[in-house]
Parts: sequence; C-alpha cells; structure tokens
Amino acid sequence: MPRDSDRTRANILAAAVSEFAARGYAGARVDRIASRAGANKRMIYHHFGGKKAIFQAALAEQLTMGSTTENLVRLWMHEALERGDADIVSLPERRKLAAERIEATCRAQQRGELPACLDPALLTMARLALDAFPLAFPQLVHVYLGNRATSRDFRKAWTGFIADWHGSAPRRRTKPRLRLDRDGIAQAATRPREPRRPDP
Amino acid sequence: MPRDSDRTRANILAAAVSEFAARGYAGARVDRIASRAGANKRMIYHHFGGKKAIFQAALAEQLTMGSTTENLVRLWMHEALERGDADIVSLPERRKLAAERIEATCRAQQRGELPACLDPALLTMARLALDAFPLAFPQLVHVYLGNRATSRDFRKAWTGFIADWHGSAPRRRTKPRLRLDRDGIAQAATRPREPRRPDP
DNA sequence: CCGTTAGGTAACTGTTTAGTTACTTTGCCC
DNA sequence: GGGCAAAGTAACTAAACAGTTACCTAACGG
Repeated sequence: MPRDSDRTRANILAAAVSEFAARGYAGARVDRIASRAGANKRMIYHHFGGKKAIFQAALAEQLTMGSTTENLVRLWMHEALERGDADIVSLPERRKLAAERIEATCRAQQRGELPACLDPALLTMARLALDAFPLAFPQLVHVYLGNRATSRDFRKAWTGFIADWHGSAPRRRTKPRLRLDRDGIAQAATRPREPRRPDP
Repeated sequence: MPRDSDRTRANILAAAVSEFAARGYAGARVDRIASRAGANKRMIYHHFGGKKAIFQAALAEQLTMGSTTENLVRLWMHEALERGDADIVSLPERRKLAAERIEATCRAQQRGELPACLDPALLTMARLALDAFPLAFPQLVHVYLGNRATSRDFRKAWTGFIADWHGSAPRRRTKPRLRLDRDGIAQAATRPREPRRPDP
C-alpha cells in the first residue's frame, strides 16, 4: 500500500460527497467520512481543515456537474436548507453552466421546438424544476399518484407529460431576444425595458 | 402564570415546527425547542415522548396545510432527505388534499383554463413543482437569474411566466376523464388502459 | 384543608462527536 | 544510509446532546 497524498485526498472528497448527500451537514459524521474513505480522521483535518471546509469542498466539487442526478439534487437541497441563497459556492462556474443551458433553450426556441414567446431563462429554470421535482420530493409523487408512482412507469409518464406540455404550446418562429450581461446572466424580454445595448 | 397543559403542548409543537423547518432533524436541538416554547425539556418528553416522536408530530401538523409556504417546503425537503418516500406521515390526509387539488385542476380544464389534453394529476404536480421550486432552491434562482432574482421582481415574473405557459397551450374543451380509486388516488388517461370500472 | 394527580423545574448521566496531541512509518533527496 | 518532511495512526479531550432522575408546586375533589 504505497502512500499517495492525492489519492487519499480524492478518496476523502468522494466519501464526503456521498456522506453529505446522504445525511446533510448536521447528520454527516467526520469519522464516517474517514472510514468510508479508508483513511484516518486526522487526514481530513490535514487535507481540508475541518468539517465545514470539507462540506464546502464537497459542494464545490459536485455542484458544477452537468446532469441532474439524485445525488446532485440532494446536495442542492442540503445547500438550500443550510446556506439559503447567500454566499453561493462556485458561483462563476455555475453561472456559466446556467448560461449555456439558457442558450440551448434559446436555440431550441429558434428551431421551434419550444414556445418562443416565453422568457428563455425562466423556461430553462422551469424545465429544471420539473426535472428535479420527482428526485427532490419522491414522497409527494407517492402522495399524488399512489401506486402509479412506481419509478419506471412514473419516469416515462413524467417525461412524456413534459414533452406534451411543451408540444401543446404554439410554435411561433419569432427569434427570441437574449442578451448576456457582464456576469453571463441572461437578460431577456420579460424584464422592464432598459436602454438598448448592442449585443456582443 | 396559570398552568395549561394544552397551551404548553401547542407552544412546544409550534416551536418544534420552526426549529425542524429551520434546521432539520439532525440539526434541531431539543433544548432549543424547549426554550423557544418557553417550556422545560422534560415537558417535551412528557407530551411527545422523544425527539423522533416530536419530529413526526411536527410533520403531521404542518404537512396537511393548504398553501405552499416556505416553512412547508422546507419540511418537505427535510422529510425527503431524511425519510425518502417510505413510511409517509399522515398519508390519508395528504392524499385527500392532493385529490381535491387534482379535481380542481380537472374543473379548470373543463372551463378551458388549462390544457385538457394533459393528465390532470401530472398537471397538478407540475404546478406544484413550479410553485415550490423557488422556495426550495433559492440559490438556483440566483445562479440562473443573477440580480433579476430580487424576490419581488422575480415572484411577479415567475407567476406571470407560469400563467403564460398555461395560456400558450391550446384549449380543447374535451372533458378530461378522471377516476378516483379506493385510496382517493386519481386514475387518469395516461395510464395503460385497464378494464373499465363504473365511476363511483 | 388535606392528599393526590398532573404540570413543571433543575441538575445530572452516559454517549456521541469534532477536533487535537503525541507518536510511528514511508518516501526521497543528498 | 541517514536525516527530514510528509503521510498516516491511535488514543485522548472537551464540549454538546438526548434522555432521566428526583424533586417541587399548583389545582381540584372530597
């Protein structure tokens, strides 16, 4: 068993991600992270400095990921519950990712696949809300759908529903206006008008 | 200060609701619930039996509430994170509430206010997802919208967006089919056909 | 007015947990 | 190969916490 600082660090981080995703900050145990990582607790303090710091590192590592997985949604939930909307971890990277998705929505609107009359940023967020909802609140799916909530059937019905909802909207081929400001934040038409700036 | 068992109990329950909503099960402190309630810790064990039991009671008290408040959404999140979709608290009451809402959606579809071609149960859940999203994930609203996320402006834009989205869908006046099964669960058309049963 | 019951209090206990200390082992450069 | 810094270990500490014990006091029925 050769010593490898980087690997130990990576093991600890991975263990922290699953521990925090599973139990949240307050529920997570530093000892458990250590044993999951096959490392000693002392190493966590050596590499990261403390429970708070490793929580932050675990968030930063996962929150910029692309796909909406259950682990990611759970971390979002813990983030929201424990940190609210202040002091957001990895904000620049996440904004960039969001801007890319909004642009993708925009292109889909231009292709007529999504209703062009809607604000692309809000529309992207709405799709995210619909995607994340069953992962975030499985118990509500059970409450609303009963035995229809069996994962396979439901997943199919839900994606079908989302597609139908989009599909049922009119498809004007108007080119939606989308501007990105300095921070890469989409500035779209629902906002109160501002003096026009030339698009970049 | 006259003694009043019911009032003390109610105080404890209210304090527990806000403590658990604020910090979750693992983060909540029994001592803090007691002092928030102006009561002694011993009384919590007297009236409820333990931390788990009072968490359950707090969930049961709030989860059947009508409106989608921030406190309620936070409790949903803690519920999902800590209990998943197994062993759902107050299931019958919550099913009843859900069924009422689905029926309301159904009536709105009949009035042509919502697209009739969509499964009413899924549509109701989708509206819930959109309503709850900004309360559940305020940090994502910030990531996606930047300074457009200031609460007042956003709230207006978001409700407007939801209305537009619905409004943009076609309004066939087809009567949607809705059946409730024994458990009060909506059985609607997206489900694979079953041999027809007479409606109750 | 007295005794019993239920509401209420404070101090305590055993355990869990974040964080530390003192120590050993490994790799590596000279 | 020896010395040194970094990697790793185990045992410890101080604080926090859920749950308990032993005790007190207001109300109420007789």
